[in-house]
Amino acid sequence: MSVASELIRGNTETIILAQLMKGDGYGYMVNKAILNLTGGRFELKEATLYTAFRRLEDAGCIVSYWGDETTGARRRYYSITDLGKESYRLRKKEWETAEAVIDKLLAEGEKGGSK
Amino acid sequence: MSVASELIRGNTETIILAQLMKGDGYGYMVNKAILNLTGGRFELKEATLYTAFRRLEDAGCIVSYWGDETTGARRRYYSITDLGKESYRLRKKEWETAEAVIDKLLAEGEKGGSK
DNA sequence: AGAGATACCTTGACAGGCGAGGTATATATT
DNA sequence: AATATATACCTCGCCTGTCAAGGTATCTCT
Repeated sequence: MSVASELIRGNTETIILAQLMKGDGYGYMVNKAILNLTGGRFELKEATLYTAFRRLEDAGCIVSYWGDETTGARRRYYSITDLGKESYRLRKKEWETAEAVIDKLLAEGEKGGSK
Repeated sequence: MSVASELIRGNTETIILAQLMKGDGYGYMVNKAILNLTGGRFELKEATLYTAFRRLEDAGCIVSYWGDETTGARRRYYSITDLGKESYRLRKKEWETAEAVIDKLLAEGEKGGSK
């Protein structure tokens, strides 16, 4: 089953930060990594991806620099800042809280309701 | 920790359907039930709640009727339809898929990244 | 009379996601 | 030489769900 993007909303920035926690990366690469990790079930749309990078940079969570490719298309690399790492950990905790709450609320539908 | 509503987005209708799976209910009651179940960590805003009811009714997932209260404020009761029950089960599966995908993607940040 | 709880509703603004379009380079195919 | 595909970036404008702010009305308690 593919993933409804409505349900991902609010997590895109955290997902990007998680990728950058492993080391610097550029947009196209980050998106392909996500695609591979999810077995093709989920992919950020380019417009979503690049606007998220912009927001993260404006917020000081990441910094960017151009790669020195001598061949092929230019690449803008992103590096996570200390603030970004802190933000990642906080957002992840928030996600875990939300996840538990939603799980509980959705499980309510399995109760009673025979009639 | 309270729950960031951005992360709930896309789940409000499913949460409402889960409540109605247990039996008919009205808006105010459904919202208080959610508040209690989450120990006060989460509450739908009224505007969100009522627009969600509207969408669910337009989609044929619920039907509504006025209660016959002879005292106190009037209540609009909602009843889940067969389509709504089916929708609940589908949305719950979609949530579980999204949940697993997000968990996996966010866990990536815990890898490597010593430097 | 006033406060607070119950109970419903609408309007307008806001933010994130994304379809559709654009630019540019390199390689492989016809 | 022309075309297609992959890589790689970017922006504009629409859509949708959330929600602050405002409104209405009833009942109970002080």
